[in-house]
Amino acid sequence: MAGASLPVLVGPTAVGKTAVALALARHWPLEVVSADSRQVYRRLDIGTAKPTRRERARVPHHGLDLVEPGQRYSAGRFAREATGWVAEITARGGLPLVVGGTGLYVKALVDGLFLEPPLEPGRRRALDAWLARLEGPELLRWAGRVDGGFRGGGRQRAARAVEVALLSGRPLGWWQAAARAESLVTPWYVVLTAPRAVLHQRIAARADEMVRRGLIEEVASVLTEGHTGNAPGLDGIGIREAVEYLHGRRARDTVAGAIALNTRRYAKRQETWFRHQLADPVLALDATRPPEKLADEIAAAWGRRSKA
RNA sequence: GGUGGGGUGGCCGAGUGGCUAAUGGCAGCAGACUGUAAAUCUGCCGGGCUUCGCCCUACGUAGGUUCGAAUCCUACCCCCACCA
Repeated sequence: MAGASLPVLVGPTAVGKTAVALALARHWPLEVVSADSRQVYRRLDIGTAKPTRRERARVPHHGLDLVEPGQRYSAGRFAREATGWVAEITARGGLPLVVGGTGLYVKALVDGLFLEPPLEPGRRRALDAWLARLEGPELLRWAGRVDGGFRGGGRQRAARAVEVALLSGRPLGWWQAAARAESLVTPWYVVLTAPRAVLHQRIAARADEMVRRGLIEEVASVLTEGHTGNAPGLDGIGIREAVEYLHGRRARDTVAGAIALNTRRYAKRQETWFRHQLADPVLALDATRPPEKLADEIAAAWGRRSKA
């Protein structure tokens, strides 16, 4: 059953979602529910472009700093926790605004994932370790063997298919069809876009700024905690390039450029996702314009919706 | 001025007579995506079209040899290295 309308602001990285959310807070008693798979990691603030402390003081944020860099987070956990935040915010008379760049997290919250059967942690770890040792093609063969519906998609998704099939006794597709979750909310999507050239400029500027503000030092500090290079929290764009430099695999003056490049590619994937994986937006706004103007328009549209 | 090396599609870079619109890589574009998703993958990529095919234009420039040239020859222009 679909419940109340939930405003959801999406857009590629660096398009200016945070600025618009903050501007919107002048219109609404707003609390931000961040749908961002990287900002959940503590202490990686610069590398994940978290809102600043000041911004967070002005507008309450949920979904930040949830786990240690060595811990894994997930779309399913996000969906559960975010559903809770939305309910709390609403109960205290606030208006939750989902702000996110992580398409899967938004979808998980809004549409619900299938109800995953319990996968016994011990067996899962053992299986993961086994799968990690397989060559790519062999892993894909395994996925095809244990899951007839496996459609490819590389290592990570093959591993997931094998995991579910072997540990639950049913293939992923079966669960997806048989154990559909029902969404509790009706999304009210606002998509922020900008012409590629503009977006690319903003991305480049942001990458430079990250390095200038101490990205490398931040990552170095987290690395001293003893994480391996492939810790979940260190796998984001920006952080990864800093780790490469710190491990001597990249020259320092190439860090910002590499971040910008990888961010451009990521932004493109995000746009594809928002175009095809989410329901049609009620508003698609050109983020080249000032955040205040965009906020005005969003607030006005929301007002019209309420009356209708 | 002399000698040697080199000029290839947006960039890097193979190719050294036909199987080459030209291997690769990068950038770019498009797409997939149900619990690791800033991840993991796929396709396109000189131009045009009636796009499982056809046409046009292409390997510094201009000529030439050849049935056929990015590939061979000549001249010229430019770049690099060394010698003067």
